[in-house]
Parts: sequence; C-alpha cells; structure tokens
Amino acid sequence: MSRRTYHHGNLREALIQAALELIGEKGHAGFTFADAARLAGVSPAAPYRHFRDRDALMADVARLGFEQFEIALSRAWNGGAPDPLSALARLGRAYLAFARTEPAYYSSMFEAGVPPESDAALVQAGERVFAILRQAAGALVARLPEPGRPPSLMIALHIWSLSHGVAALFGRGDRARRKLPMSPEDLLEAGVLVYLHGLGIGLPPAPG
Amino acid sequence: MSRRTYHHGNLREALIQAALELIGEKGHAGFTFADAARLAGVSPAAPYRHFRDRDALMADVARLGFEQFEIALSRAWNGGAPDPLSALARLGRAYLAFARTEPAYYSSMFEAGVPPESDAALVQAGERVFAILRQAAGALVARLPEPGRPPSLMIALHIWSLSHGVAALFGRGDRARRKLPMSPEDLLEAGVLVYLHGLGIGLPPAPG
DNA sequence: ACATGATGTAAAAGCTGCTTACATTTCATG
DNA sequence: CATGAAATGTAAGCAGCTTTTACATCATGT
Repeated sequence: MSRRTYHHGNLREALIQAALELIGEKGHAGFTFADAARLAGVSPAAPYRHFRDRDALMADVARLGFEQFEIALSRAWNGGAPDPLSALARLGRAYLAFARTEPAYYSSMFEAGVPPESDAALVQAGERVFAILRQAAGALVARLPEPGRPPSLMIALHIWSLSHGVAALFGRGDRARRKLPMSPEDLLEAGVLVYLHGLGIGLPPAPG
Repeated sequence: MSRRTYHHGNLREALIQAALELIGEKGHAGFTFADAARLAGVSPAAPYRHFRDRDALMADVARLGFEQFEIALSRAWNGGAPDPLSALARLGRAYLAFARTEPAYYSSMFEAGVPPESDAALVQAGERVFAILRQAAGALVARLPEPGRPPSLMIALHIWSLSHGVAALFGRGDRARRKLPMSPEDLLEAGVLVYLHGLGIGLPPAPG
C-alpha cells in the first residue's frame, strides 16, 4: 500500500474509500481524518488539500452515497416495467439491499448529521433520489380513477418513510435494533402491499 | 453555576443534563465529555467516577430516553381508551412530539450508533417501548374476524417503521431532510389510516 | 473521633483537528 | 526544451479531547 511517487495520484478517491472502510468498521462516530490519511498512506495534513475539513469529507461521502443510491434505485425501478407493482417490489428490495450492503453510505446519508444545506450538490443528489420515488408513486396512482385520486407526493413520502424506517431499525444486520421473525425485505413488501391495498391499488395481501 | 462544596452532590445527573443540552445544540457528533464536565463545573476527569467512558454516558442518555419515551407513549395510548383508533392517533402524535421536543434523546436513541447489546437495561427499556406498540397493534387487530387475522407483531413493526421514518426524515424542525406540504403529524396519521384501511380496520380515509 | 470509601483535582501521555511554512511534482506556455 | 505557476505533498506545532494515575477532600457509619 506504500507508494513510490511523491504525489499520490488519486488521493481524493483514496480518502473517500478509506472513509467508507472506516465508517463501515466503526460507525460514523469513530471515523477520523487522520485515520483516513494513514489508510491512504499520506501525512495527516494531506487531506486538507482535497477537503476543507473532516465534515466536508463526510458530506462528500454522503453525496456520493446518494448518487450510488440513485443508480441502484432507478435501475430497480426500470421505468416501472413490466408493471408498477412488481417494479415497486424491486424498488423496495433495492432500497434495503443498499442499506444492508452499503451501511457506511447509508449512515453517512441519514445518520451522521451532515447538514444538508452545506452542499448544494448534496441536496440535488437527494432530490434525484426522491424523484424516483415520486415517479413510482405517480405510476401507481395512475391506475386509480381521476376524481378522489390521492396525491402522489404523499404516497411517495409514505413509502419513503416506511422504507427508511425498516432500513434504519431492522435492515443493517448486526446493528439492527431487533430480531425479526421475517426478513426486512418481506416486512417492507408486506407493509407496502397493505398500504397500497388501503389506497385501492393492487390485490388484497394474503394474511399471515 | 459554580459550586461551593468540593463534592458536586449530583454530578451524575448534571452530566446527563449537560449531555442533553450539548447534543441538542450540536448533535450527537459534536458532544464532548470535557464539555459536559465544564458545563457541570467539574474537572475533565471527574465524569470518570460516574461513567466508564464517553460512550457509557451516551448509552445512559439513550436508556433514559427510552424510559421517557415509554412514559410519553404509554400515557398517550392510555390503555386504548376511548377506542383503539383515536388512541392510536394520540400515540402517533406523541411519537412525533417526542422526536421534535427531545431531539437530543431521539438522536442518542436511534442515530448515535450506541451498540444496544452494551447495556442490558438499555435493551430492556427499548423492549418496554416496543411492548406499547405491540399492545396497540393487538387492540387494533382484535376487531377483525379471528380467521385470517394478520399477526399483531407485524402490524406493530409496520407502524413503528412508518413512525420512525417520518420522525427521522421530516420530524425534527430545521434538521428535517425536506420541506413538507403538511405537518409530519398529518403525514403519519394519513399513512397509518391508509395502512389500517388496507388491513380492513377503520373507515376509508378521506383522500386529498 | 476516625477509618474507609466515595468523589473530586492535577498532571501527563497519546491522540485528533487544523494551520502554517516549506518541499516536490506537474503542467501550461513561450 | 525551459521555466515559472499551480497543484499536491510533508514537517512542525498549537489547541483541545480522552483517559490514566496519583493525590486531595468530603461523607458516612461505628
């Protein structure tokens, strides 16, 4: 891991990777600028050439997390094909898969206390993620009769809240708050099906 | 705020109050053992007489948070009176009120990364909170016909997840992730009503 | 009264965050 | 090429936090 050249060559990326590794190991609290520098093989002052301070690195990790999240979710949604309901099921599983396989990203995005207004690119990345949920909600609601159709914004907020709740409480392996009698994926899918049935969308879910 | 006696008298409590104050101001990341000691008017080494380390203080704050949370929620549920649906609405508002008015407690409980298994009393306090939700779900499901009745554990998990999702994403004033066209309370209540309607409980919610 | 334990302080070692001054490399431009 | 500027890294240092150790002070029970 030691380098031969004076210049690292790609320190910015290396620091982000180091941050992800450390956050994944010890959580967002036990992540240290100096540790990231060590892991990248540079002096403790070098990171300041690429990030204003430790918080700026955290914010960048969160931004990248939202960008990866957007890729994963939009791929899962796949334009709503073949039908919105099965696409939504894929979307939910992709949401939980991201929280499980990328806990470092997820906690930097939602739990590290990064002030969203600190970085315009960060809020934009978050907006693009939400736009996917918004689009999915719109496709689902489109099958309801026009009058009395519930607002798709509210549906998107409900689905997002339920997904985040399941992911944050039960969706991260050992750090989950509770043992479940089912997988988080099944829990979320069942909840969304009940919710959609309450809206008049889809089939009544099989109980049990 | 300076004391006259050599011994503080109630340093343990004072440190917890100081921690809550500091976490409320700067978030769980920017909370410092030394700062809490300063705020309590003692030397930086004094807290170690009452807490093994900084994380132990965080864990105790989280435990107290769950205990306060239990009091607030059980009072709101009030045995399900006068009827489970309106009691559940109170419960939801109490959940969000706690997250809003006690953000320091809430973030120490759910976002600070306190390992739950570190303290048996902590997990027990969490269990007692969940027992309230479990009880509420049981009361709600009791009005459904016995065969095909959905498991109340699952319902409790869904309601908890939705509540936590709304609270974490939108329920903390300035630190909320997004501006909403409605209050978090209304968002949660609408979501729960749709969900319960999907289960066959309660009246169909008014759209809009 | 007085021994003992509980609770505080002082001092110090090791770490981190961050700044400043300096060293090395890369790169554009003539 | 040559060469100066910009980019990127290092070294050294200050301030603050965490934690430990040795010591000081107070409270309590017999």
